[in-house]
Amino acid sequence: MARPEAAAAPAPALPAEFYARPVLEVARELVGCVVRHDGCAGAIVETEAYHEAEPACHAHVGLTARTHILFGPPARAYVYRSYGIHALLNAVCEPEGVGAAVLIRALEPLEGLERMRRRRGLERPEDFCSGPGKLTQALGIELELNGSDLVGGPIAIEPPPLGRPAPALIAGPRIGITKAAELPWRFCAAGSRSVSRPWPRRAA
DNA sequence: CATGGGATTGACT
DNA sequence: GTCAATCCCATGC
Repeated sequence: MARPEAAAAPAPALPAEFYARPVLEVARELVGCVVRHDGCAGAIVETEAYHEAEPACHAHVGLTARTHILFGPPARAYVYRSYGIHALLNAVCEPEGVGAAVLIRALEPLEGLERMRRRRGLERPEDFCSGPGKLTQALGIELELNGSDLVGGPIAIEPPPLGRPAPALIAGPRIGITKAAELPWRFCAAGSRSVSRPWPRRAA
């Protein structure tokens, strides 16, 4: 069943079962995976986990118009507006009925660099996707993609490319939150220059 | 229906 | 280091 164009086919997206697991596992394993949208792609170098049981998670307030995506089936995108300006991309995790998601906080640009540069209006690739609001701008991800499928939808997340094994991880507290700020639910690729913020001197 | 608070970024002192 | 921009939506009257 070899398709003639198989050599150029992109890697298959991670299956829904990948996301239907404890959100901390998924947050760790997503580092090194590839996010693809609209001709651009980047390797995830930073994630954060959110779960309804802790107050920093939007789903903590229960089922509302804003959070129903988080409680829905896994492998969907949860995209919301932050500070009235930025769109932030999450992957909904855990079985349907559990409100949890992984925030994609930073990428290392891999493909579509010129398109990213145009959308970001900046020159240096390490500035394209080094933050959760930056990467959605670079990849052209907006609120209309909230609820879209991550398996076969406009946004795809693929396993780490061959020859690019999953990097060593560093864990630390999540960024920019005031509640449950002590939980070490932020995960970064060790040594990456594309993370949103440098690590404090304490290594993990 | 009015209000207040962000899972941020970029510009500025 | 500080701070404003800007809008969705949860909450409370």
